[in-house]
Amino acid sequence: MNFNEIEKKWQKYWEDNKVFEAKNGDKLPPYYILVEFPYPSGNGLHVGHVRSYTAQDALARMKRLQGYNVLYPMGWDAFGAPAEQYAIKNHVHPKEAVTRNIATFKKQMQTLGFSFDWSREFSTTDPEYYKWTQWQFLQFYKHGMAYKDIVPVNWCNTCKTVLSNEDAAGGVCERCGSPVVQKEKSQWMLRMSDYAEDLLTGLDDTNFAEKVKLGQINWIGKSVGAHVNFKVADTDEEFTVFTTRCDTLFGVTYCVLAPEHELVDKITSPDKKEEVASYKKACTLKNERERTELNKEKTGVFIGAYAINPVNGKKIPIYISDYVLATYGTGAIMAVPAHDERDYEFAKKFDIPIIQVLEEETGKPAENETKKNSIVAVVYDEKNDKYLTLNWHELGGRLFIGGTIKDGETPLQCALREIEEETGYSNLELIRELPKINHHYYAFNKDKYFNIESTGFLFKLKDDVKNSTNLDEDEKFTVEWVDKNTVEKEVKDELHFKTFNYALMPGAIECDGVHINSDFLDGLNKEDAINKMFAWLENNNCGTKKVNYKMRDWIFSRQRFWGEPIPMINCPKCGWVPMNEEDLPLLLPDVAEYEPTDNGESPLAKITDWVNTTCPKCGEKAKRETDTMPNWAGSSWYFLRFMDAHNTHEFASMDAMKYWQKVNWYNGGMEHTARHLLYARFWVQFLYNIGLVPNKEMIWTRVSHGMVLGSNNEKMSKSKGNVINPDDIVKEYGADVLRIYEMFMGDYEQDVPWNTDSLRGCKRFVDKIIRLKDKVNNDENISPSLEVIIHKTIKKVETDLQTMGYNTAISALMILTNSMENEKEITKGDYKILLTLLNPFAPHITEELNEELGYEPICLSTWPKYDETKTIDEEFTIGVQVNGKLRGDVTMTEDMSNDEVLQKALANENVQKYTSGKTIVKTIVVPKRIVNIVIK
RNA sequence: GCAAGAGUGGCGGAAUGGUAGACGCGAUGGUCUCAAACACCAUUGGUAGCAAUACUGUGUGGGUUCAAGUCCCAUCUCUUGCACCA
Repeated sequence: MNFNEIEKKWQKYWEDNKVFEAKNGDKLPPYYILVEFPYPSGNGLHVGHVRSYTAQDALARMKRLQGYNVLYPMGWDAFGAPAEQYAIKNHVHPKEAVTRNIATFKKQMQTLGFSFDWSREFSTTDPEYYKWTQWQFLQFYKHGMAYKDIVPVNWCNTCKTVLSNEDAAGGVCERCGSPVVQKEKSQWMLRMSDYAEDLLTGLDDTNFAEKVKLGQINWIGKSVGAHVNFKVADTDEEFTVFTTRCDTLFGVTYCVLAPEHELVDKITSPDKKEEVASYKKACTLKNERERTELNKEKTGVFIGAYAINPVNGKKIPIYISDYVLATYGTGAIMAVPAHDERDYEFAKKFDIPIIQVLEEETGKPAENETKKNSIVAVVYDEKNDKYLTLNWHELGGRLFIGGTIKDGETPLQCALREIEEETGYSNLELIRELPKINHHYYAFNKDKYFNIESTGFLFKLKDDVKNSTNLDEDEKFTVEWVDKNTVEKEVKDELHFKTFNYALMPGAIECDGVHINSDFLDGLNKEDAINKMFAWLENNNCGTKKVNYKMRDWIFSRQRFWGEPIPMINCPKCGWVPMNEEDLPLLLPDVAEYEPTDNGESPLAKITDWVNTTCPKCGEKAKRETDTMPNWAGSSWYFLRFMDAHNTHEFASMDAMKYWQKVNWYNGGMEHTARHLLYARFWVQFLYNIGLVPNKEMIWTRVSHGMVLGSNNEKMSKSKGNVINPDDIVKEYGADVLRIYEMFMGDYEQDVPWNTDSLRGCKRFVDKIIRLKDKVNNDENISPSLEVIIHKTIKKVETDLQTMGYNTAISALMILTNSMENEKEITKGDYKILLTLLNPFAPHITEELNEELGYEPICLSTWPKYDETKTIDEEFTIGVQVNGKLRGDVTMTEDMSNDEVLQKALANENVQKYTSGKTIVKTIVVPKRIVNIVIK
């Protein structure tokens, strides 16, 4: 059999008979399956594309046979930098490269037999398509959702373009990998941040995979906190900070403004101007990567101004530092060094006071506690690298020196006294006072509950001179020097152990503990304190509760040629004026040079014919916007266009969209689940709000697939020489074998390495099916001996296709094939079902074999129905365990009672070996599963 | 650092709390062949045994259960997102 010919034959049949064209408004129930439309690169189709297209193709083909009107469309996301890059290099119009690449992609897809509805094909670069992208932009504009703003943007010196925050993730240009710098530019923006909450709640109306939802949630980055206003001392100026922990306001010892903050220049004192200016300059030179580098030492400058802490009126210094981001929150923070790692680091470096306002809690709170203040002292002997402990033996284990503070004594005096009394050491150097801990405990000897505030101290032993005169000659404990390991193993008491941790690791304590040093918040927990502070801030007019989102407005301008022109005109008199809708599309002109200009303007700016126009409002001379839209624009609504791809007067009719409702399945790579999906959802929600689409969410299920890696388990790339070209595989093994292999190769959601040996196994499987033909007799019924396995397999394949269990579906078909092979003869009926079940995966060969049987094409027939009662074997073997260990098995029939099964199990020879002479304590019979006999 | 996911033979991977390793690859032995390739048949987690069988076995350590790859607690490793987000 020549598979290449067979494949061509059926591909032609499908095309000629328009088998896969979906009909709008059809009576059959609609089912919309979508795979991300590809960017048609010059490399051609990747075997990774084949994996996901085949998976959804199999689902589409089954759904059609099950009587659904299936929409499985394909198109091209062809705007974007790679095509432009290619054009610059080879001096050809990107249109040409794109047309050529699309032709290649399409041909490759067709040779793989994907059942796309090609009648709905389009490219985002088609004027008939981008006309509507432009039209929708105008709707954004007209509803106040698009605006122009001067913003510090990410700038790539190599690509000479502005990058979105997404494209500049990690401080490097997504495309070329060069470092990103900051630059101010006037940009079109979409008010996406207005939709932050809706994009969050909208997730409830979707069936996205959990990890996909999580990706969206993380990107939106909601945090609930407060805006707090700080007055600048001796001025009328004021600035606002965003904080999630307004309950720590009493611990604020300084404030930091982002270097770009607008107030900086106004309030910097004259003597600091120079220093501030040079710091600011240094910041703009640094790219985001340098600014966000891990473990980078904090830098900053005191600007000579002070802020007033609204809760206590204290004057605190104002700094600027690049650890505060201009783009998040208000671009200003209040710093609480005691409880924030970053602030702590900064405070240490600039020697700013640290005020503890939260105490960690240890032990369990009880009622009627007696309050006490006490100390825990850690004494370190540098010479021997040991710590001083008291071993209380059975009484209390190993502890450090502790004690209660007496009246009129400071904690430090108390600590020194206790050390001397209990150990005799008196020559100590205080290294550090440690954060206070709120500890609850029960004292057996006093039968009382205590709540103590414990202050920790870390001392260094100066010399081992002992003063034994005052020694407390209590023999309940022994004084012992031990190493760090012993401390960690043997100091079990929570309070002492925590104190030790503080001693070892200085830093901020980020916790939810009890408030201290906080006036009206003292003694409160986190939640109560935050609520009380909210009320206080609002009552005193110096702050308010505030929700903040990481997600920012969408920077919508690109200084590129190969994108949708933004249909806006700048009139010296009227300002920015939208083009008349009836004048759309605004076509991309042909240009001679594609390079962006050095000042970052799009090459369109050089085409004066095109740039110069008249104002639609006043008719005077005006200029067009020369920036174009980002790549994400066209892909934000293409799934709507597929519902009504040839509509010339709307982007898609409401009727068509109401018919198809939502995309039932949307498959794409994990790399797009955050941004693309978020943009698309935002776009749809906006269209919904202005009444142009029927649902607020137009995508129901989003799934993502794993990558196909090279056989060396690395990402396929030319440089690594591990690229597999699907064309080669199709030529040598046939499209069906490739499709089956890619479905069988592993868990669909996981990355899997390519393995040609395994591919050959799938070839063997197909050959086996072809050979089965020789066993087929003329009976149209199902063989009784195969009935159960056939019904089982129908059920398995059907459910697996809907739960992405593609590999197990193929495995079930292999099992069915093997059992058919073990029969002397199989019926036409048996074979027909096998071919139909395999058809979604291997559509060509199954059609051919089916035709040889004399049946009408599978694509026009129906999916077999299984009968649940026939999926159960009459006889099955179950295991027999004795004390949970497998000792034999019994064959049972469905009508056997549990008791009969048990008797049979007990009669088993090997089982008797274990049970004889023992008492049977308990027996468990799980019908059709297992028997377990518990003996003593 | 935070979050999510994953850890099962030589490999890809199966297992509603119920006979772990389905299915496939590879390997070994055999049939066919002058020979090889292909194909087909058999075996294949490890250890012991001719065998029946026994012991052992799902990253590690505990726990729940008649029964744990699966549930709970702790821990290690890997992958992927996010990351100075106040």
